[in-house]
Amino acid sequence: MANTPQPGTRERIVSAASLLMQRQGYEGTGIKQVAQEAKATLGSVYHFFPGGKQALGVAAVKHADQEFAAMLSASLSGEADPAKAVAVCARALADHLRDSGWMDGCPISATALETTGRAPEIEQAVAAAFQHWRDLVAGTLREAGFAEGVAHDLAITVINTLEGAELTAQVFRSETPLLVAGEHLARLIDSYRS
Amino acid sequence: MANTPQPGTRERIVSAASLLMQRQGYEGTGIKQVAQEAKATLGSVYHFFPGGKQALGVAAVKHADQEFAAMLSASLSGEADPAKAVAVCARALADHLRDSGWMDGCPISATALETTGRAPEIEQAVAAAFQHWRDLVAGTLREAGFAEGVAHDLAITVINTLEGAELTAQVFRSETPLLVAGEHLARLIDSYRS
DNA sequence: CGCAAACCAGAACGAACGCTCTATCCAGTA
DNA sequence: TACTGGATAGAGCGTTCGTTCTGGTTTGCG
Repeated sequence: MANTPQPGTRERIVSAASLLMQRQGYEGTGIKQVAQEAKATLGSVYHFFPGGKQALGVAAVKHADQEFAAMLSASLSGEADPAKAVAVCARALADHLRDSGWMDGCPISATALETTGRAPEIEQAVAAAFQHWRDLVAGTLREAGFAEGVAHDLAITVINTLEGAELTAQVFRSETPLLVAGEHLARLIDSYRS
Repeated sequence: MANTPQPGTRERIVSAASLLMQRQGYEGTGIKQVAQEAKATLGSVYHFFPGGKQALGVAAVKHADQEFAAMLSASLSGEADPAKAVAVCARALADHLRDSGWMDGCPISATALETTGRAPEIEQAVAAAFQHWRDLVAGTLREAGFAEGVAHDLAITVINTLEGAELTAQVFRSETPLLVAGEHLARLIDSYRS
């Protein structure tokens, strides 16, 4: 259900919405702009998303969830040591952010902040995405032998810190916050080693 | 220059703008809404801010900067041990977030994310605020005897992690991310103790 | 082949946006 | 009393917003 041979209209719309909302936020992104960027028309957008902008937002968040999760598990599985894996992940985020001209930070945090308490469906999709990413980190830690509770708490902080570091790195146009976060998270994880 | 006996119109406008942008983001906040909330008129807003919405955004960010810095230094100076102080700070943020009905998270991150690369003046004010907060943390750490470089890097991660934890706590409507962040940050700081 | 369903296209709607404009009020000065 | 300039007030500008509507085109199946 995910990929048509040539990217179908619906998928182009979701991708465009996801990218635009990542860069401009939810309120800053117009449906007409999404249609134009996706090389689709307004009619198509409302055909696939009768729920309007909110439904489009939910789809965009879910799309970003999947994309980021893929990038996350790729980074995490590349290293046997979870501490090093997290640092590698931070570096990957820094590289991607720099290469995009400091435009592509966390794909959902802007949307998350603008819609908290005002668009429950989007908020729920955002929470699900964060939970999804946490679970990936927690799973990696458990496989490396960390106790359940420790892995759970560490996963929370890993995602939080990467999130915050990405925000700061974007604002300062500097890789430093992400790289420092990688080092500190690795040190924190190591400190729980049995 | 800061406080007129009865809060002047300009101050009311800035406070309202700051609060609304904190909760709804920059794009999600209209100037007419700001005027209404501040019990002022549109004419007054443009009288005090001829630069329009961007100028108002800059003033709102600077206002939030000062407010948050006051809260931060109050929390930090309440404890002699900087590790405990950071944990106390995280708890204070969690309390404030919960008491506001999960509405008042970081006062500038929504604005920051929506305006990166599109409103240089706002971006600069946001960067200055983050730097300001970092400096407060770094100063506290140095006074407690941490080496310059260590204090600098720790301050970066402390602010980042609190930022990310506040975002996540808001999305999940849970104090846990902030409290866990406080514990982990304290542990991280302790691990650098000489 | 016939025809309904799915999909694409864009004009048009009311509302809201940021912003400009003119008009009025009022303290301070001469 | 007349003038001045900061502050207040809100109607209204052009634009864009999300959304709806009416068609046209393609597609799949009986």
